Parts: sequence; structure tokens; C-alpha cells
Amino acid sequence: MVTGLLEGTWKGGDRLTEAEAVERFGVSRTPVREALLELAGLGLVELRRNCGAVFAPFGPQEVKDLYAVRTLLEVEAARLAATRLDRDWLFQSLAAFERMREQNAADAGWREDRKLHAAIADASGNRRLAAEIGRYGDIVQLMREIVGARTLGDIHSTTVNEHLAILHAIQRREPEAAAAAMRNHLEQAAESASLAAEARRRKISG
Amino acid sequence: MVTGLLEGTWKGGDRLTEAEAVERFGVSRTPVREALLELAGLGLVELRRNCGAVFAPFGPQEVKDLYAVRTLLEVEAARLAATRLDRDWLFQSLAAFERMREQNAADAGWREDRKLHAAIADASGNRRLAAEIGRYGDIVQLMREIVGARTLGDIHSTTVNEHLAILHAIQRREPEAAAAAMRNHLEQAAESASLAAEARRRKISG
DNA sequence: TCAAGCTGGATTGTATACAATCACGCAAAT
DNA sequence: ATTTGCGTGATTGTATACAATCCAGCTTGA
Repeated sequence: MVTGLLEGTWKGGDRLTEAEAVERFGVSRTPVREALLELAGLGLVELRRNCGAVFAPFGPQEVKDLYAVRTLLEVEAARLAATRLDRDWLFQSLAAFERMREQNAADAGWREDRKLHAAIADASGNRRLAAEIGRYGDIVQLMREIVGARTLGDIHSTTVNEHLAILHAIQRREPEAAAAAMRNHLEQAAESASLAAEARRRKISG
Repeated sequence: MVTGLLEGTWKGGDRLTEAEAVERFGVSRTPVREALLELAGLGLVELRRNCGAVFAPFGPQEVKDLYAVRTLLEVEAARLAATRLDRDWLFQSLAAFERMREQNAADAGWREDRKLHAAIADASGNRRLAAEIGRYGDIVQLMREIVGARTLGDIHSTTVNEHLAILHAIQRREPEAAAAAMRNHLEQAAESASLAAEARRRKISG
């Protein structure tokens, strides 16, 4: 439902009333309203009363802004995780990482990627920080739906190496190295996502 | 409605079903559900299906975690605002600041405080960052309802000086100084809020 | 011509009835 | 004694009807 609302080639500022969504999806207004409220909470639509929900713009600039915030959160989490190193945690994370490396299937790879990021977030010891990181995981996943998952389908071998660098820095109890590794990882991801958003922009306007 | 749900002396883990909320507030389930969804989006309750909504714990530790995330966001916004200084913006902000200094009434003071933080967030140039900072403003305001607004009612003169330090650092185009000033400001606020949460904890358990 | 007020349509906010799902307790079998 | 299965009540998910609100366009008066 939530992801369905975002499908299609809407442009920033496009309006969608509840009645239109009802007609398009064949469900009643109640779940439509709840889905719109959820999207509004994630910052992807703006609810204006009696005017319909307006989609937020979602081009390269918005992707960059999104990743800038996500980077703030996750870099801090990596720094904290390296500071409060937990050996049991590290052992399990390395095992999960090996499983991820073996799975080249795109979907499974992304699932393991999210698990790793979530594990680092939990290891920060700040539950709200971890919750926000999870929320941004949701937003990024919706973004993949928006800009087209195909473009971002594969976990590259470089991505695997970036993950390994983060875990090793945490293992060595080097907070700044862990932060830098996480920053680098997310900058790569931001670059890739921004390019995909640019491609989508051209496809829509052309 | 949203703030009403949070009133009272619930402890972390307390459950509230929709039916109970309906009975307590005299409205139907629909607005109750929407309010609970909103609170869940802000991370203040956890929705478990067929088990009622469980309140998140909200003691000193949670307040510290909350302010740690808020500090991450706002410190970065102050840094960016100092980097991309806009003189018109600064002029208006200083004027608003003077108005704030003159208003000692608690409510008006907090309103101007939020306006100042929002202005700095906007000046960062990152709209999503600004949106998240606004969201944390909402969360902190709800927190004041939870821990008791009286305890945090006044804008102290020290707070005014902290604001002034931030604006002056931005005016001097010194990003790191602006970041440090913002960090200091929020650390003071976090300390005050944490003490209030501790007082509430004792009142509830005692 | 312009502005103020009003009316009709559209859109959202709320209430309520019904369907689906799940948790809890009890009983029975191993 | 532990576990497995089922049944019932409780709780949430969905549909739909109705009330409130708002926007646009027209009319009417100066």
C-alpha cells in the first residue's frame, strides 16, 4: 500500500486526493489515509487539508540531502560502536557479514546489508539513534522503489569491502577510523543513488 | 489528542488499547488510531497488533539519547549555516532574537526559541535536515508535556546568551565555532531536561 | 469594473458497523 | 509435567455513511 502509492512517475508537487487513491487501489479511504500519514511521517508527502496530498520532490538534490542526514546518524553510530566494543556482538556481526558475502542475489544482499547497518546501530548503545537509523533504512528502501530498484539492484564487491573496513575498524577499537569508513561507505551509496535519481529525472521530464 | 494521550504518569511498557483511549477521551477509534500512528512515528509508543500500544520508556537515559540525536542534527545545521552565510537571513534572525530577549513570558519565549532553531535549520540549505530538526522540535515539545512543563518553563538568561553566541559565530562565518556554540547550548538543555526526567521518575516510582 | 457575499461541489475529519486476526486459557495426550 | 491443539474473547484492520470544512465560481450591489 505504502509502496504502491509511490509507484509511477509523479513529479514533485503532484497532487493525489484520497478519493483518487481509493479508485486506483480498490481499497477504502481508511487504509489510504493511514498510508498517507505514514508517508508524511517519513517526509515523502505533504498533507494539505482539502487540497490532496502533494508528493515531495525527489530528484538528485533531495537524494543528496537525504544521504547527508543518514550519514550524520550512521557515522555517529559507527563511532559509538567502536568506542563500546562488544566482542560477542562483533563475532556475530562478522558471521552475518560472511553470509552476506556469499549471497550475491540482490534482494538477499540488501537484506543482509540492512541487518549489518542495524547491528551497528544497536551497538551504539543509543536506542533512539538506532530507531532513527532504522527509519532512514525504510526511507532509503522506499527511495529505491521510487527511483527504480533495478538501477541499484546489485551489491558490488566494493560495497562488501567497505563493510569489511567498517567492521575491522570497530574490531580495532578505532572510533575515528570506523566513522571514516562508514562515511566513505555512505558517500559511495549516495553517489550511486544520486545518479539513479538523475536518470529518473531525465526519463520523467523527457 | 496526541498530547492528551501522553498525559498522566504512565511508566515505560504500560499498555493502552484503542478501546481504553476511546473511553477516556470520548472520541471514536479513528482519531485515536491516527494519534497513535503519529506518536509511533515520533518513536514515543510502539504499536503491537492485538496487544495495544505500549508506551516507550521516558526516563533520564531516554532523554539523553534523544538529545544526543537532536544535537547531531542541529550542530550540523549550525555548521552549514555558518558556511553558507546569508546576510539577509542573519539580519532577520538577529531581529527575531531581540524580540525573544524582550519576551520573558515562558510560552512566548519557547515559541521564539523554536523559531530561532528553525531559522538556523533552514539556513543550512538542507531541507530534509531542517525537516528532521522540526520533527525533533515536536518530540521535545511533547517531552515537555510528559515530564511536566513547569519544570522547564523558563527561558533563562544563560539560554539567551547561548543563542547569541550561536548567531555571532554564524555572523563571523566560523562554522566550527557555530557548531561548538550549538553543542554547548543543547548540552545545557539536555542537562536540564534530564534532571526533570529524573524528578519525574522518582515521583512515579514513589 | 470591482469587491463582497453566497452557494455548490469537492475534500477531509469523524463515527460506527463489520471482518479478520491474534492472544490467552483450558483441556487432553504423550 | 510438558506440550499441543482448540475455542473464545479481545483487539486490531477495513469499509462505509455522515458531518464539517474549505475552495471556486458566480451573482449582486455599488
